[in-house]
Amino acid sequence: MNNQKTNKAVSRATLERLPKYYAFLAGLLAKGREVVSGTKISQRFGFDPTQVRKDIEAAGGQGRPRIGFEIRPTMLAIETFLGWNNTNDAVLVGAGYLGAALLGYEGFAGKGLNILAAFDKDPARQKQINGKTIFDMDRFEDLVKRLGVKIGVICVPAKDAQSIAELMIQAKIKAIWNLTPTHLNVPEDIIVEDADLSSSLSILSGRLAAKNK
Amino acid sequence: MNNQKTNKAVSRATLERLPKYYAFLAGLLAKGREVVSGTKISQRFGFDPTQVRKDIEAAGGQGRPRIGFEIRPTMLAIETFLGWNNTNDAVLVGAGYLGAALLGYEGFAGKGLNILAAFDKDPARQKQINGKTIFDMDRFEDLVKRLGVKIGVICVPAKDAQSIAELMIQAKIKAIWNLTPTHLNVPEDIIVEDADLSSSLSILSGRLAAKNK
DNA sequence: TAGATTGTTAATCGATTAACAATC
DNA sequence: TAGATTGTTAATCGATTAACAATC
Repeated sequence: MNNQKTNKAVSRATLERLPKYYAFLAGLLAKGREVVSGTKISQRFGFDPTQVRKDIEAAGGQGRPRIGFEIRPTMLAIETFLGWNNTNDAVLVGAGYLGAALLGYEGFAGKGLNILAAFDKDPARQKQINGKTIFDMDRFEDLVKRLGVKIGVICVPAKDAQSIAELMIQAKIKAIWNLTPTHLNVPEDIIVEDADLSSSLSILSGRLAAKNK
Repeated sequence: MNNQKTNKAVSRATLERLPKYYAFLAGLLAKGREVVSGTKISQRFGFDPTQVRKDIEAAGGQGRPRIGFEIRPTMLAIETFLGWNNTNDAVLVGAGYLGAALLGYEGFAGKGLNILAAFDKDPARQKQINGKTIFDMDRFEDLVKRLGVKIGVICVPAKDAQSIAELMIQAKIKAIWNLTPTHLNVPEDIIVEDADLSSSLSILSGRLAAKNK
């Protein structure tokens, strides 16, 4: 239940790299490979080999000196560590362009996220996308509580994000995937993960601006 | 042209925080405020006050002891530093759900990105979205070279991302905004910025998995 | 066996935070 | 003036990289 293996919190950076290794391993497996060295993985991405070994170790993977890492068990370790084979139900609020894109995307299931339903205050959007019903906001709290959903995805306009976050917390949601540029103020026990395209774009344009200086 | 002010490269973390400050400042300005202290900004986001001062200083902003930062000039400094008022043209490849969402989003203009046109190999998608034409891939290299576009946005399926990146480089594109989970191998002088929703989701589910351990 | 590779400890690097003098 | 706040230098912290013994 609580921290069996003195799990020293793994860094965000590691959590970002593990899925990359996973994809690479999947590719090798498809080609019939069974084993790969950390060095090979590191070369693929331009990372330091030590970092790759540490990341995999943090995920619970184990290699054999002189041999390398067995691909199957390593992939399983990553899946388990990232919670991919322990799918969590989620609800989405805001079925605009981006919300629709997320509802239409099939790939999340393999990463532990199952969007059950969506909500939007605009009646014109209260239809179905990809077999998922978009309900009126009125029904949010009741439905989310009854379903016991613990993850909320926010795709509303920036100015509405904070109030939707508060509504989610009231409905007992514990983790928020925030796709807006708004910084959410939430209690400490709520997990917020920002996936802000605008912020990524700012970094790109900042890097370009720095280069052209 | 080249590094007038010994511009020590600013960290990604700083580039991610600056737009948040900007949004906060815009809000204050709308309320009629003219000045704000770094401390106030830091409290809004739960950051360290020193960090805020350093970030703003890195962006070329300047405060006055005892007074704080004037909002207008600070916003202008951030805009300029991030290249927002120096709009760059871009082309997008892959007009699926996510690509369509990006084409439909109006907010990028204010962040220095102007998507001129899109490309997709699927004839069914070769229409218009939000006034932007979606061309066949055949026309990519010629059109991009003629327009002199330097930024490419990749929204294709993961497996096609690398080959699209190579096509872009061949068409003289210098910066790639990569919205796929694929790690792109490119020459050193090409800027790649990843905006991978899957990766962000992995972090969320990894954090949830760690918490529920 | 010899040598490649892991696992792990130590060193380095960079970013965050603390401290404090300068300033208006 | 007194005190709040900046600008900047120093200390801390954490992540990355280097080094190397253990291992198959």
